[in-house]
Amino acid sequence: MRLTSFTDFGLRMLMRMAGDPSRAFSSAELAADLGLSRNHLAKIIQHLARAGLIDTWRGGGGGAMLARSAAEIRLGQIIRLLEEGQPLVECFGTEGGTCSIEARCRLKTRLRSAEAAFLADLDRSTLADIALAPQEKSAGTLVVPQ
Amino acid sequence: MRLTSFTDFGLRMLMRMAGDPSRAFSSAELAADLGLSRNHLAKIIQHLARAGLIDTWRGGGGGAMLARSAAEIRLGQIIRLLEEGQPLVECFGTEGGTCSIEARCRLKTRLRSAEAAFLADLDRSTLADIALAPQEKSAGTLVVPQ
DNA sequence: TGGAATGGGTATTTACAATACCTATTAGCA
DNA sequence: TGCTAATAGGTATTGTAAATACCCATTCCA
Repeated sequence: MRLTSFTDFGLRMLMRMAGDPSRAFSSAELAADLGLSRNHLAKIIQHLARAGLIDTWRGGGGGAMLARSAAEIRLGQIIRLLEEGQPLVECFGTEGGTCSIEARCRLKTRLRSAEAAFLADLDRSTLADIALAPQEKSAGTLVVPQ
Repeated sequence: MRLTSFTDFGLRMLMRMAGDPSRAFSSAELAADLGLSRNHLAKIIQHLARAGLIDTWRGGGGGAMLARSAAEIRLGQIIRLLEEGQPLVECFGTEGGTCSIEARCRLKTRLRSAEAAFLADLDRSTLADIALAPQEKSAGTLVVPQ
């Protein structure tokens, strides 16, 4: 049982944006922040933008920003979106007609139910619950820039 | 969100064995039945045998057979076993120490909870519930062997 | 109008699931 | 009690798709 790194990275990006929802993040900044390639991140941003979860602006001072309040975005919704087209088992896919036991298979129902339970559990939380607060300097310790 | 075909095939094999629990299935028979390569299936059989879910015998007339009643084997247990070493996200793996937000990450808890919900839902059913009855000839129709 | 940012297509790499091959082991039988 | 047939089980190879890199068009701001 595995989520793609596409989803993994997408979630971390959103967590970061949710931690500072009033400003736009450039893909370069997010990439540096998370230690990932800008190009790869850009793909994820596009996907999220197309789905209306974030807004993006080109040009100088552009970037990406949550389109809605983080408290209104449920985690299940995010995962559903990022894992789009990733069937739990092959026969759940668009061309999964190769199963020899199709008609007699009582497994599919159980798997769908379990998948739903997974997402329902995630839907109990919102993006606001996992927002990543801006890096905090440890209190009481003076940080001396070198 | 995806299960490996290793798991997929393993489940179908077990469904088949549960449908006729009193006899041993050779890997060749199961492979032919499910339309898969014998070698691949053998790997799965080995894994299940090592975990004590099935018993195997070598030599002429050998094969594999459920070690316990199908009603005692919960689906979650099977999936946990077959998906062993397949972390939901990279940082759940054995060497997932590369995450830059480790300490501040509030996502992990939610994912673990959702994963548990997934398995718990499956645990509501047993292998007996999805046993694959031996291929049934349509009633009233005489099947003439060629 | 130039620079900075995203959009989005294409090409490449790489990891690992899936498969094939080969050897060791076992049980039945002559 | 050796011989044969069948399976278990290990190792090597292949294939596929995710992950990554690269490039250029487009857009907006200063």
